[in-house]
Amino acid sequence: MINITFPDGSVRQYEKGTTGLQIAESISSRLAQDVIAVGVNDQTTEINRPITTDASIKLYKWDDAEGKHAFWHTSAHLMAEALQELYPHVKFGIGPAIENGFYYDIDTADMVIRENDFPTIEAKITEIVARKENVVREEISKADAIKLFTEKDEPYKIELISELEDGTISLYRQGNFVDLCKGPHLANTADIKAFKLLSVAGAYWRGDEKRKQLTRIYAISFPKKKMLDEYLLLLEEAKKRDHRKIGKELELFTFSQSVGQGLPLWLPKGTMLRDQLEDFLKKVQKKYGYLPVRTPHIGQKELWITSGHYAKYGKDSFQPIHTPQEGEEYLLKPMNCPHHCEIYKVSPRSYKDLPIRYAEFGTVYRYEQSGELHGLTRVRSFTQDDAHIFCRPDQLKDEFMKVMDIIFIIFKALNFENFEAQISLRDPNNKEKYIGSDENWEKSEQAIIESCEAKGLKARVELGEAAFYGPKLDFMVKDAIGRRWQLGTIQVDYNLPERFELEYTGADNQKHRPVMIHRAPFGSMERFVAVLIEHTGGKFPLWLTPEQVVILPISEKFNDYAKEVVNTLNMHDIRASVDERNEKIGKKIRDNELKRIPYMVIVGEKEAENNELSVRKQGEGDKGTYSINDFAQLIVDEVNNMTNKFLA
RNA sequence: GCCGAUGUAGCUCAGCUGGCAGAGUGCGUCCUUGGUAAGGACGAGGUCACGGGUUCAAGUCCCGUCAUUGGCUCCA
Repeated sequence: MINITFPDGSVRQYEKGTTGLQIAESISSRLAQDVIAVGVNDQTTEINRPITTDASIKLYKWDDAEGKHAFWHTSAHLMAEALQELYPHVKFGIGPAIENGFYYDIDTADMVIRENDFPTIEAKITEIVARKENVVREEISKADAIKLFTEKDEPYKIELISELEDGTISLYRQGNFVDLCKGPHLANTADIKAFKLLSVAGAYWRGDEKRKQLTRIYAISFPKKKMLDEYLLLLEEAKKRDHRKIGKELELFTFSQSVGQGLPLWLPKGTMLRDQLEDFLKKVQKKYGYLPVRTPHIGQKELWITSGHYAKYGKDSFQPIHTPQEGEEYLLKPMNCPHHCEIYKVSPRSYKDLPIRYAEFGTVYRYEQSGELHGLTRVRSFTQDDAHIFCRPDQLKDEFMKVMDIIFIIFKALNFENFEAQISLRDPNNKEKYIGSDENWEKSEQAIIESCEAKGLKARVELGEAAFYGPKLDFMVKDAIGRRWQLGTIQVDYNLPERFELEYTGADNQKHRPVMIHRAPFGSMERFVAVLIEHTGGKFPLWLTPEQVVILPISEKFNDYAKEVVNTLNMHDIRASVDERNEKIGKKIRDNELKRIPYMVIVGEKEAENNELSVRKQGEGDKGTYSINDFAQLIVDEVNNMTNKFLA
């Protein structure tokens, strides 16, 4: 007999060789149905693997990441099996489970797989699932594994095996398909009830652009058909919220081929929205003692040689602009910090002056690869809500925490209730990738870690994700349909002050180096607006939305009254207009609903006579009758409620 | 930059095995002057992304370029 310890600490005895499935059966038949994988002493394994020693176990279901992982991993093998049967010549790369589904990388030789081929592949998968094949684990020696895959002529597998330790090589076999794999897997492919191929793309073998590009097929699968339907619905919802689509519909921004790729043009309504965001952050920053600055869009190349950016990014940037007479070289600025450093240097600084916080909505230009451009989230010209804090080392932690406060205010004001944070440190095994002394790196990293602790912020720590000049704290928000977006960032930097020879005079009358904090709560205005669009589906909060109120006259006879109303509302700083079109009221309501205008005001004979308004709220309908002043007050109060509490 | 897909009216899209370029919506004019999610008529609007080729004939087939797009790589 062996002792099995459950997550709640209870211990039960089972016969030696009992499987996870049998343990689940001994608890409930429902659990036995749902269990997908078993954690045995923190190692995830199959539910049909015999357990031979005392162990603590966890039974994983679909709701557990480990369960999904095993499910999708087997699904990847299943898809590979189908591909092998349909296209016997394909060579297999890797086929892992990912956050939402899985993929398999295959070498198709000259054959091209297109999305048109998906129904054929899906039909084959359905056929295989009906065979109810068992998934069987085998362990073989390295030599045997190489022999097997040499016979099968699978060069990518051989490459993978040759890098593995001998003795622990496992294979998983189902039907005629066998794959090198650590596992764990489902016991039988029949559990995969719903399957959908999602997209096909090129992917370099092992992520190396010098190696062959394989065909990657993305897919997802579920234990129930209903779950697949729900997932597809979510994809539909994401499509509806696509900021590129809504940006066009609501006339927020556009791109022009004549202007150039990745160079967004902000239309009046988009600009109004963005201005609201900028004004709000300016007010918050004012409260926190920031000083506004402005700097030009270009600067001498030497500026970025000094900063170290030129050495790292110069070749892959927009190339220098030359002055016609002197042949001097200027760069479009890829970042604002060097300019701000020069502002710092404008006069000698005392320790009493610090911290100094310079803020600028600074537009920068980066040559992103053409394949990487995407709507407003990845562009070649964007505006950072940038600021640089120059402080004494003893002020660093305090300043860092104040920046965190600003970021929390922004997230709260914009209803991003769910967010995560990531501390990005340098890769200790790869120090040559970074500039700056070990000592400074350690100090910077420590400051970030301590600030998070002091603020009670649980942050994931990632090694090797730091910027090349310093560690950083990044914030990821979760939007209304559960997708994660990276937004704000805070970075500690000892290097630039060194490179620009920034100084202050200490109380000891000696020269000292300040520390710099780079920070951008929104990240970039372009990206932030994109995320905001997808988060809200274009239904912006009242204080941000470009058009807050539209007046809908019942007929043209009441256009004049409607214009009076607009004038009054405008006097209260309310963004309002009249829908003067010769349309019936139903049509006007419909069109303005689709434009996601928060308040519609209907005016006809009754309202004009009594100096009243009939108010209608977007998505809710008729709200009854108001006097003009009461309505104006309603809007003003609603806007104030949304923002003023953060500015008090 | 690389691999795949796509590019037709302002927008969303149809246009089969090559044979006179279409719809809806938007826009303009007129009729209608209305009460809480689409009133009606007429009209304008196209270098079928661009360049080349095959063909009696190309939106359609082939090649190239550009852009968009799904990924890969990259991301100060």
